[in-house]
Amino acid sequence: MVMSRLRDVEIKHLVALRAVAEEGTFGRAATRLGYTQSAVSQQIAGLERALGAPVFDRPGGPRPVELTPLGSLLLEHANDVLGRLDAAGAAVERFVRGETGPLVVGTFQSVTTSILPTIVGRLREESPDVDIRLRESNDKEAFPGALVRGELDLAFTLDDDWPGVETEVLFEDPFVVVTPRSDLRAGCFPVQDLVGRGLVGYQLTSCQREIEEGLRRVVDGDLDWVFRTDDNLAVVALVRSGLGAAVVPRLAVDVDDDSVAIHDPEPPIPPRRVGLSWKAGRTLSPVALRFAEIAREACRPLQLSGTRAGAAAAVTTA
Amino acid sequence: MVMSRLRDVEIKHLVALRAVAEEGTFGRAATRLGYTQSAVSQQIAGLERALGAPVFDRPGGPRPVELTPLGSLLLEHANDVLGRLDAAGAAVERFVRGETGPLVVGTFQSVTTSILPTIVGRLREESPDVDIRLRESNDKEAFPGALVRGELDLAFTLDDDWPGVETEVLFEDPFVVVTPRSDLRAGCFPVQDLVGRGLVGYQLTSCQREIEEGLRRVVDGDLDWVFRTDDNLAVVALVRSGLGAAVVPRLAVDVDDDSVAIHDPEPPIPPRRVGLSWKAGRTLSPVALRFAEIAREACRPLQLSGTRAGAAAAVTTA
DNA sequence: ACATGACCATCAGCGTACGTGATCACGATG
DNA sequence: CATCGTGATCACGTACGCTGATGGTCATGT
Repeated sequence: MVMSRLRDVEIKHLVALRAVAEEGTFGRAATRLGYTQSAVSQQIAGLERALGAPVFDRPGGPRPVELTPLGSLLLEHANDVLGRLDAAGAAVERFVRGETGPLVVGTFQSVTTSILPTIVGRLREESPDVDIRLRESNDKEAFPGALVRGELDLAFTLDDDWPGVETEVLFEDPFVVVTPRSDLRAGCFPVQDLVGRGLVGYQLTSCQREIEEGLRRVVDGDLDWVFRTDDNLAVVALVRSGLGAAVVPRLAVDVDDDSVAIHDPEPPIPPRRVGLSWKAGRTLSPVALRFAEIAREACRPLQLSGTRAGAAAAVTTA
Repeated sequence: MVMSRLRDVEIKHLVALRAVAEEGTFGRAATRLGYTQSAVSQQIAGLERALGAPVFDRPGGPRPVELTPLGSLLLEHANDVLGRLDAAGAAVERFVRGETGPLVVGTFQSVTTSILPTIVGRLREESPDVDIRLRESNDKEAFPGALVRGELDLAFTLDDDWPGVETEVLFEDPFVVVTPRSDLRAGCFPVQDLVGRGLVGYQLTSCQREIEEGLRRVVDGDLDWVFRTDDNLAVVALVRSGLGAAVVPRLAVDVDDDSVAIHDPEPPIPPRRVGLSWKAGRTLSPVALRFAEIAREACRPLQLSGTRAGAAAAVTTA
C-alpha cells in the first residue's frame, strides 16, 4: 500500500526507463519521447535517487548504456504496469464510445413482451459487447429503490414519480377492451356493456387494481371476474374462446391478432404513462444514454395514442 | 502504447480516485492522503478533464459522492495498476536487500568440487529465495566473453585478465605432487624424481598444459603419462592403486585423504591464482556482491598457501 | 421557516519542480 | 591528437500543483 521505494516514482519515469532501455541512448530516448536529452537524464537521475541505486550503467563515451540488474527488474515491472495502463486506456475508450459496459435495466411484463425486444435487439446490433442484464418485476415500488441504491441503471416505470428518481415519459399506453371476434362493433366499446359478461383479468397487482377502480367509477353494477391470470397470452386465448371480455393495456395484446376484437373503451380510461427512469443526479453511462435514445426512438410511434395502426407500426418495426 | 485518454493521468490521480471512492468524501480522502480538500478536488477535476467525463457524482450538500459508471470502471483498473506498483515496490525492496534476484555464476571443476558448495550453501542459507544458476566450463576463454555479453554475473577465473573484465584474486592454488601412501617423504618432493615413474594426469586442457610445461622447464628427461582423465577422484584412486604419481592443483585433492601422500614440489611450480571476475563497469546486484563477499571470506583461509592445514580448514568450514 | 453544518468548487498566491539550452567531461575512433 | 557522440551539470524561466480562504448547495434540526 505504500510502494516503499516507488513512492516518488511517476509514470513518466517508467516510460523513460523503457525508452532508454530500448533505444540504448538517453538522446534517442529523448527524441522518441519528445524531450531533450537533458530532461531524460534528469528523469533517470530522479528515478535512481528514488530507488537509491542506479538503473543504468553508463560506460562513458559513445557506447550505449546498459540496464543494471535492478534496472532489469524494474523494467519488467514497468512493462507490466504500463501494459495495464494501456489496457485501462483502451477499456475507457471503448466505454466512453458506448461499445462496452454493464447495463442493468428494470422492466415489467408488458414492456418486456412488447417494445423491449426491439430496443435490446437494436442495442446489441450496434454494440454486441455491451453486457445487458434485465430484471423484471411487476411491483411498482421495487424499481425506485433499486435505482437509488444503484442496483439498476435504468428502469421502465409507470406514472408516479419518486423522490430521487428522474423519469422521462416514453409513451402513453391506453387501455383497450378485448372481446371475441364475433363481437363486431365500431371503434368504441361502452364499458357499461361489460356488466353481465364474464371478465378475464390479471391478478390483483397494482395495474389490475387501477383498471378495476377506473371501471368502477364509470360503470353501474358489479363486474364479474371469472378468471385471473398474469399470462397475457392466456387472457387473450380465453377471450378468444368466448369465456368473456377483458380490459387490458394495449401493449399487452397483439394488435394484429384478428382472432379477437379490440376496442377503445367508452368513456375512455385514463391511460398509463410508461416512462424510463434513472437515479436523479446520476451520470449515466454512454451505453445507458444510448439505450434511452433507442427506447425514445422505438416508442415514438406509440406516442400518437389510441389508433391501432400506430401501435402496430411501433411494435413490429424492429 | 499511447494510453489515449490516460496520457495525462498520473499515479496520484489514481490514488486520489481510490481514496475518494473509499472515503466517500473529498475532505476525508484529502486527510488520508495528507492533502487539503482543495488539492484533492483539483486532482479529481484534472482526472476528469483528462478523461473528458466525470468520475464522481456530487449530490451536493453533506451527501457522499458516488462513482459514476466510468469512475467504477477506472477504479477497477486503478486498483489493478496500483496493485502492480505495490508488487513492483516489494520486489525492488527484496532485491536491494539481496533477498532475491537471479545470479548466474561461471565456475570450473576444481572450484566446483571444493569451495563452491560452501559458498552457495552459505548464500542459500541467508537468502533462500535467490535464484542461483551455475555454468561450468573448463575452457578458460569462455567466461570473459560471457561476462561481457552479460550472460554471467560472476565467474571464477584463472590468472590472466581480459579487457572489459575486472578480477579480484581470491587465493593461490599451488600444485602438489600426489603419490601412494607408501611413498613417505618429508614435505617436499623433488620433481626430478618423477622421471621414470608412471604419471597420471588430466586431458590436455589448458590447466594440464600448464602443468606439463612447468615441469618440462625444470626436469631432465621425458615424463611418462600413463593415463589421462578429467575425473579428480579417478586420478587420486589410480595413484592410490600404485599406477603412478600425479601433479595436480591442491584444490583437486582432498588434503585429509590419508590413503595417498601429498607433497610440495621442489622446485616449486608457480601456483594458479583463482579469482572472481565480473564485467568491468557493471553494477553488480546485491546478491552478486553478497556472493563475492562470502567467496572472499570462504577463501581467506586458503590464501596462506602451501600448508595443508590451511586448505583443510577452508574447505571443511561450511 | 430558518439557522446550522457538512460538503465541494473556485480563486489568488506562491513555491517548487520540470524542461530547456548551453557547457563540460569522458572515451572511442581514426 | 583531433573529432565526435555520449551523459552530467548548471542557470534560467515557465508552469504546474498545493495551500488557504471564500462562496454556494443541500440536508438536518430546532
